[in-house]
Amino acid sequence: MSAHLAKLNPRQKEAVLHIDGPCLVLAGAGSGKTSVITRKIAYLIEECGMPARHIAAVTFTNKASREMKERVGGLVKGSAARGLTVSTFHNLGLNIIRREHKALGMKASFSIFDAEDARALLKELMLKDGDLDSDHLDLVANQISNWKNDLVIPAMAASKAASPGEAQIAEIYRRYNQALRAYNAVDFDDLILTPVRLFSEQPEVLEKWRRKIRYLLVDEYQDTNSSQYLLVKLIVGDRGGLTVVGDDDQSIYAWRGARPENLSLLKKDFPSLSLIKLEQNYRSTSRILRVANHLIAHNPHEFDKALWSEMGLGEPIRVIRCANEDAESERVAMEILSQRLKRQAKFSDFAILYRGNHQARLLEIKLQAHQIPYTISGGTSFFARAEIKDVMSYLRLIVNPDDDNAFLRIINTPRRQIGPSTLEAIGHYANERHISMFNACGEIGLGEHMPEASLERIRRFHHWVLQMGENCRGDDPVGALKQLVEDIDYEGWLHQNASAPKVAERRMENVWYLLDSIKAILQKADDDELTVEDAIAKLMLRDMLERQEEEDLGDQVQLMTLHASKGLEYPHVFMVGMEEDLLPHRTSIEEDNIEEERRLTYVGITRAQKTLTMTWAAKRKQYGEIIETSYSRFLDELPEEDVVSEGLGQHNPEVNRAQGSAMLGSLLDMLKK
DNA sequence: CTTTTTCCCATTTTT
DNA sequence: TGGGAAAAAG
Repeated sequence: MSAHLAKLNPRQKEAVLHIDGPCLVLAGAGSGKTSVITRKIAYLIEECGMPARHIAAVTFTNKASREMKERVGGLVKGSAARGLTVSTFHNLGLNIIRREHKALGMKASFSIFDAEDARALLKELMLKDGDLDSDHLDLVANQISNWKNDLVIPAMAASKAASPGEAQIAEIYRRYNQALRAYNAVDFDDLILTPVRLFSEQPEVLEKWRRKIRYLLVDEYQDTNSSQYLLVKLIVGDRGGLTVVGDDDQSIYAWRGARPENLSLLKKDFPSLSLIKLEQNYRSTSRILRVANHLIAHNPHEFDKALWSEMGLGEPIRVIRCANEDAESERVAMEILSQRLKRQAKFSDFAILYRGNHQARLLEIKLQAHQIPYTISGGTSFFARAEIKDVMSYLRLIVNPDDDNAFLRIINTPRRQIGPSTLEAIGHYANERHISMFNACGEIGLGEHMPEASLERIRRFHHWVLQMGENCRGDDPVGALKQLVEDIDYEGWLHQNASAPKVAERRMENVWYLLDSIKAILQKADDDELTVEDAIAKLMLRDMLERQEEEDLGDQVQLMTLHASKGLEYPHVFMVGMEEDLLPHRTSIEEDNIEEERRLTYVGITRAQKTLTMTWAAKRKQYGEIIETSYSRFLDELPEEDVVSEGLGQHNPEVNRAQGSAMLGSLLDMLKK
């Protein structure tokens, strides 16, 4: 039929060709799910004659959506892919809100509060409340996010509150939403929730979007939360133009609201659903897949699935018992050095996976000691950097004068001699009049409560921001932004604050990079006319701004958490800390959440292409004292014939105990000397 | 404003 | 136990 199908296996072909009615593709790890999605898009456009602008593909991360865009671009020739929507859930939500802000009764320019902004706002609300100490901040932020993900509005939260404490949080929730509205802002969860509300309440708007999106494809479906699923249902309606791809065995984000049961709910909500399983794996050896299958079989399953591959049997999985965590890290470092030579592999062929970030510390020390190059993924992201947040706050305030958070961040950065007392006066004034702090700065009545000098400084700032806003809306927005950064002498401020001149230079480079990104977004006007507002909103979702991290990937060993490894693959994988209380994590054991931990282990195993090595430490320092550990229960769930144990022989309890006590004796002898 | 001191916590995290 | 962050002190 077409070139798009030639390289696919029968199951994959079936998934691509199935376009009448909703389709669930259960795609095991490494089974080519992205190929299926991208080729299905190509097939819809080129063979079914569906205009690209009526097709939308949704992913969870910017990275995934970027990759998908690229691959579709390589598949679909010429301009046929124009108008295709490939975006994250949040970006799709943002587009809907942006286009429908009138129907929503919102201003065209709104701010997006990231997690940090949201917490700052919550903190303020709770302080005002008085009797809630900010210890609960995490708890409250989490609860509110959970409510939003579960489509619970403040009134419902209040009426369903089971305890006075919960009622109190519900009240904060109400005021938090109210404050967001006053600031003309939405938080990340609102980006999904608001479109859902809009579509539920205004059928004619929904109808409009249904006419636009006629075919929807969703990646990593097991990671959707309730509101995301409802958004999907609303858009698709009963026309069945839906393909979702997911793997229930790789659901590892339940703790942040993901509902893996959405997979099985599909069957109920779309009775005509077709189920297609992709079980052929193109990544790993049979041995690795056998181990993975064997482990995950210990979880209850609604859908049975067994991965297989034609990559050959491969080497057994190695399980290495180490004396303590120090020896474990040392061993991994030595393994990497020797394996690299033996197999003529690159450093970048190795990945070390662990449960918690703190485990990276020791590994880092050992890798450094042996001069092994490495990168740790999951440090402070580009966006969390102070300099980026500062400049972004200037942009946000220019775009949306109601954004008090942005105002507070920059009013005295760099120093403008506007201190706490002045700010308090502004805050009071703004509160009484129900206007934002920035707008209060422009009012005449403000002069009452403060010295002339402070007022003058405030007036200057206010005027300057307005001027900058005008400049940005002129014909050279990027030039205006450069001017802004120079006006405030941000570079000087950075130098003044940095511990070393180098640090300041590096930070300034980040700022220029940010401006370059804005330039790039504005120039890429193949979207409709993009305003500075749109560009800033997109940036808040970290879109367009992450490739920098990927650039400096040299030949380095990769260190990351098991969570962060999902979707990636490496020839040689180490899983460290295979111990009770660590890999089934203690809190998960207490909460009886073993199944998700098992899936996490499964994800780790299936990252490996050729070899997999698991290590565990018999003793581990924990909170200062040395704890006797026991190896992870998951090791007992691996097929014996595919596993070779090392260190003290087996990880089997019997052997272990016998050899362990023998070893203990000799260890004691050694210590005595 | 910077340095010191104290205190608290110790799973996973994208947008 | 040890590291990081907030509070306090200089």
